[in-house]
Amino acid sequence: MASSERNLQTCEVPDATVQRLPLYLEKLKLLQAIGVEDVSSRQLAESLDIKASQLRHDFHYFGGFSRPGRPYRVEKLVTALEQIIGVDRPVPTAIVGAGHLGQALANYPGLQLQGFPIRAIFDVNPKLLGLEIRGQPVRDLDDLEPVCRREGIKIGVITVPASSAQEVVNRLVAAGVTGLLNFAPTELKVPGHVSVRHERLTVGIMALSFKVKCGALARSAAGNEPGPLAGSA
Amino acid sequence: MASSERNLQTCEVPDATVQRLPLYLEKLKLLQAIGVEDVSSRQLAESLDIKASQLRHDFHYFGGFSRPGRPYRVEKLVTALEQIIGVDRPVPTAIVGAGHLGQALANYPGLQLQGFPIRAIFDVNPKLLGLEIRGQPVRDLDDLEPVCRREGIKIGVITVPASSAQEVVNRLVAAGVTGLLNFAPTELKVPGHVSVRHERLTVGIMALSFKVKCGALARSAAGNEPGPLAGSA
DNA sequence: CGTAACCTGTTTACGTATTCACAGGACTCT
DNA sequence: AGAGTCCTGTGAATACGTAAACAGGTTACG
Repeated sequence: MASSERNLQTCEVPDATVQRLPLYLEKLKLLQAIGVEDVSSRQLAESLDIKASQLRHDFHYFGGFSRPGRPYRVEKLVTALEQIIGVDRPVPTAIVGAGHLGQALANYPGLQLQGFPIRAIFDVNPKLLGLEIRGQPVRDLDDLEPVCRREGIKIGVITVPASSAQEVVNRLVAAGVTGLLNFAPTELKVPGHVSVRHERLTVGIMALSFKVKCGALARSAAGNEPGPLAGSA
Repeated sequence: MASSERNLQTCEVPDATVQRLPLYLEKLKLLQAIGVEDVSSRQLAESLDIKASQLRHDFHYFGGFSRPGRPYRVEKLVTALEQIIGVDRPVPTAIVGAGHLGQALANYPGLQLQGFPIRAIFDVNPKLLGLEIRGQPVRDLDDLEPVCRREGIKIGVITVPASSAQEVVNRLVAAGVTGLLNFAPTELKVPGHVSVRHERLTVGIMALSFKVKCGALARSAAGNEPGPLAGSA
């Protein structure tokens, strides 16, 4: 058993690889749902538009998921990846800020499905306090600490205005939250044991805009050649 | 004039640089709003948690924005970056899918502010057709092509279920849209002249989960040392 | 049984991105 | 005027991520 699996708990993994693990898991779950049992690195990689060698290279950080000659077992891979990513058991998650975006996220079934059940929603706006979203009431921000502790909240999703983000973060961290998904367009100061990830809508759309502008220029400059099927920016 | 500015229309820029340009622009606009006129590479870089040398390196692709010895002029930088990114004039944008996420995006003021006015919203659900969001009515998907052409839509935001994403994309592309911001958890086939960017919530939160799990392991393994202030995942 | 087609784990080579180092210009203060 | 400090532009060096190549192992089939 210790022969094939080197260590599922390695943390010295390149960032680029970490960002691909969720893609693998998502696709594998899909395959599992439609009854596929085996999958080769080539099949899986091609469906995600990456090279098979890279996929194997990524998996290699965690030791072998199969043996040479045999394709991967979908079920085994899903289990292993869930454990690696840390969603082998549900990760209690809270949303702070029940504005449009917060509500949209609370309503999004994907979070629950991927292992991040929303166990609390907070806001300061008294008008929202009655609201209930997928079984969770919008709570007053004053109750943040006790509720987070009681529910064992691990990850906080920040959907408050930039001006109040830092204060919310401080309180979440004090309440034991160690992961923050930040949608507010501002940097955050956190202790070293807390991880932050920024999700910036405007960055995405602006990077897209750059590509679009470049594409337009390229086509107006050179004789326009539509080119074959391809995408991704 | 041609001496200092090499070319604001270069497209041979590393992807990593492209992803940072929006960050620069966003921060610079903020500085501009509070009346800051000059900014050095160090100041700007530190506020974004990156190295000053990298910022200069990024700018270097487009030629000089200043002269050695003089810090950058905020206004000049903003203008230049807007032109580079392609938001020197508004980029008409459409949202397809007026569910929770689509509505949240339509309500998000940042898009308009950063140069992406929402000029159309579409959905198939008849119950949503009456709805009006920030002055824009939710339109029937059947009207997609004529409305997109009339409004000169350049970018389409996909917030429909994965199952209908490809069809929507085909229609948008046929209607002249050249940039797609895809929130549906699925790959998209598009012609070569169209750029796609995927925004996947679950990828973000799962990558975060991995970091959190690693942090917890590291702290339980070694004697827990809280470490200095630092973040980002 | 042998061969051909696949497959994974692993190493090596390649390309890209980040960081460092430095050459000069500008401004301030004495 | 001169020294010191801060600044940018630029190229070299380092670190990183990607892609390719290869060394086995497995199965299917004639």
